[in-house]
Amino acid sequence: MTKSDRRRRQKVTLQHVADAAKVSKATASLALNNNPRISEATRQRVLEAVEALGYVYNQRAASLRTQRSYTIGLLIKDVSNPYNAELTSGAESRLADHDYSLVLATTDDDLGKQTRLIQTMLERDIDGLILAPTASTPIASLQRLLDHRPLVLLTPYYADLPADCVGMDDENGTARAVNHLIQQGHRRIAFVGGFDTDLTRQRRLESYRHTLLRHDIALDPALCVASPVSRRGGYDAMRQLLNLPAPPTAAYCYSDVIAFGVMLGLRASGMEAGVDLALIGFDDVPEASLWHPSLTTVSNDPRGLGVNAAQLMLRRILTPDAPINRVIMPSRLILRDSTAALVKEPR
Amino acid sequence: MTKSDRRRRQKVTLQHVADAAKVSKATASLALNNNPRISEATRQRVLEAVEALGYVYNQRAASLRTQRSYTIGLLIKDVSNPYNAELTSGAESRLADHDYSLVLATTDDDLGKQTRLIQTMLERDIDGLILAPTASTPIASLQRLLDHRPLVLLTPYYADLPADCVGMDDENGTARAVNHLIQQGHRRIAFVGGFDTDLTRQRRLESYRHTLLRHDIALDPALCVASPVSRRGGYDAMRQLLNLPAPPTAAYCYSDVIAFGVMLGLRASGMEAGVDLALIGFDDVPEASLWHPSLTTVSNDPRGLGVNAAQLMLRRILTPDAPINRVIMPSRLILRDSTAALVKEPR
DNA sequence: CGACATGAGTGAACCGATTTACCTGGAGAC
DNA sequence: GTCTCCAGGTAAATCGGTTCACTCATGTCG
Repeated sequence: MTKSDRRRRQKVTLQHVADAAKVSKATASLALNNNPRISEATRQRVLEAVEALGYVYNQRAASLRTQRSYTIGLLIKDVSNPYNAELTSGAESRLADHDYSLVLATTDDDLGKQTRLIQTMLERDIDGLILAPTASTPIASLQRLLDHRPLVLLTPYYADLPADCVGMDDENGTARAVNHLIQQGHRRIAFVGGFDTDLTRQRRLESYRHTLLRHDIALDPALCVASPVSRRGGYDAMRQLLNLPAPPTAAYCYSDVIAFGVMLGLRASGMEAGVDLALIGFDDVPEASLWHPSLTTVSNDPRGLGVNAAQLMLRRILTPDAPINRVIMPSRLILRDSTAALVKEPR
Repeated sequence: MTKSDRRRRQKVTLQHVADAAKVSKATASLALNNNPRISEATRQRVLEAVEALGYVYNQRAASLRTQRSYTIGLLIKDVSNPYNAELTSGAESRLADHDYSLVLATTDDDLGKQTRLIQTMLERDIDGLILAPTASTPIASLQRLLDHRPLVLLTPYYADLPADCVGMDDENGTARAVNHLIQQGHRRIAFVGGFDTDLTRQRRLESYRHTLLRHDIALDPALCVASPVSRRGGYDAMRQLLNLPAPPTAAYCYSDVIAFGVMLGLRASGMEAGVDLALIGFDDVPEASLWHPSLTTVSNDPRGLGVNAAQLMLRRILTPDAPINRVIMPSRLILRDSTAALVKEPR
C-alpha cells in the first residue's frame, strides 16, 4: 500500500460498522450513544465492529444534526503574553474536562481583525465564544453576537450588556496598591502604562485618582503617562518620568509587563526599584516573584480567570436561561521587594 | 423578543438566501464561491440577500461534503510555558493567514491524555495535526496517526517515521554552549534538568558528553542531575549540586526555565550566576534577556518553530505527496551576563 | 381470549452545504 | 429554417451522522 493509497482510502463510516454488526445504521448510532433501547448483546456486537474496523466517530457530521459542536472559541489579544497564556491554559483545561475543544485565535488588539475572526468562528459553528474585546469594541456588535451564541466576556466593563463575564476587581486592587504607597509616605505617585481607550485602564486610573484625593494628595497630570503594554512601553515611560523637574518617588503600573520595563528604565539611569523608587505592578505573572528585585503586584490569578470563564460558558450552554453571572475575581496585594525601601524625600 | 426567543430563532440557511434572491440553492452556492458560471447580476442579487438576511456561512456543513475542515489541531504539553506560548502564537498566526483555525489542547506530558486528545481531535475532523509527542510515545501509534491525517512533529527525533517535522539543532547548540564554557577555563561543568525518557534531553546529554571528551575532560556522573522542567526543578537540582564535595563551576541547563531555578538556588546560598557560577540555558525565552543577571542561552526561536510547523502542514495539505521535509532550526549561542565571570578554581 | 403495553429494531427524513449532470432559450452557422 | 452551441441556471445526490415514527414479536392482564 503506497502512501497516496493510504491517504485516499475511504473512511470507515457508521454504515460500515452497521453492516459488519448486521444491524441498521440507526441501531448502530443508538448503540454507540448508550441508548437503553438497544440490548446489551447488540451493543457489544456494534462495539466489536467499531474495534475491528477502526471506526472513528465523526463529530462534525453529528453536529450538523444535533446543532452542538462541542467547540468553544477563545479570542484574546495575544497568547505569547504570559498572562494570556495562563488564562488560555486554565480555560483549555476546564473545557477539556467536559469534552469541549478550544479553538484559539488572537486579535493583536486590532478591531478589524477581531471582527473577521469572530465571523470565522461563527462560520466554524462554535457553541460559544469567550472574548477579550479589543479596545473600543462597539457594544452593538457584542449585542449582535450575543443574539447568535452564548458569549462570555473577559472584562467586567460592558455592564449594559446582558452577558456573562469574568473580570478582576480593578477598583479595590488599585486602591490597595495606592494606599500602600501612601502609607509608606509617598506623595508623588506615578500611574504608568496603557492607553486611554482601554476601559480597564480607565477604571484603574479613576480608582488611583480617587484614592489620592481621599488622602488630600493633589493630582499631577505629568505623573500619569500612557504607553504600550510592553516592556518597551514601560521603559520609555520611566525615562520620561525621570526627566521631570520633580520625578515620582513611587509608581503604580498598569501591568507587570510594564513594571518590568520601568525597572529596566531605572537601571539604565543607575537606579533600582525598591531602592530609588517604590514600584507596584498588576497581574502577578509568574516572573513577578523572580525578578530582581521581586515585584510587588496586585494578584489576579489569570489561570483562575480562564477556568471561571470556561465554567460560565459551560453553565450558559447547559442552561441558556440562567440568570446573568458576573464574576469578579478578588484581587490581593502581594508585597515584595520592589516596595521594600523607605520613602525618600523628593529633592 | 425575549432572550429565549432569540436563542431559539432558527438559523438563516443558504436556502433562505436562495429564496430571497429568487434563485436555486445551487446557484446561491455557486455565486458565493465566485463560480464564473453565474452572471454578475445574479451574484449581486445573492450577495444582497446575504446581507439583508444576515446569513452566516456554515463551514461545518460544507466540510461534510468537501471533506475539508480548515482546522488544524495543535497538541503540546503545556501552554503556560512561555516557550510553548510563543510557539503557539507563531503557528496560530501563520494558520490564520491562510484561513485555517487552530484547535488547541494540552497533554501535560501524559501519554494517556495525549491518546485521548488525539482521538478527540480526529473525531473533530481536523485536517491535520501538529504534535509535540509526550515522552515515550510509541512510534507505532504515530505511524497509525500518519495513516489517517497529515502530521507534523515538533521534534526531530522520530527519524524512522516518514513525517514532516521541525526541530532545533540540539547537537550544535549544546556543543557551542559547552565549548564556550570550556574555553572560559571551566572543567567541572554540570548538566542540569529534564528526565531520561525525553529524547531531546538524551540528544543534548550525548552532545554534552561528547564535547567534554573531545577536550579530554573526564565525565563526573554526579554533575549530571535530572529534574522536572520547572523553576522548582532547577532550584532543587542546584541545591543538590552545591552539596557536592566538589561543586561545579559552570552549568549547562536543559532549558531557560530550569536555569532560572538554578539562579534562585544559587541566590539562596548567597551566590550569583555570572559571578560564582557560569550558567547557560536553552530556548532564549523573552525573559532570558531581562533576568538579573541576564542569561546566556542557546536561542532557538520558538515562534519561528511554530510558524514553520504551520507552514509544513499547509504544504502537506496542499500537496500530499510532496517529499518529507525535516526542518532543523539553526541554534545560536547568545552571550549574556550569566557567563561573564572568569573561571574560579575549584577549592 | 382479545386488547394492549413493552422491548428491540428499522426506514427514512433531516441537518446545510457542494457538485454533477442535465435543462433551456436564444445567438450564430450553414 | 434547422442544427449546434453556449451561457446561465437548476434538480437531486451526497457527505455521515441523529432521531422520529413505525413495525413486529412477546408478555400481561382483566
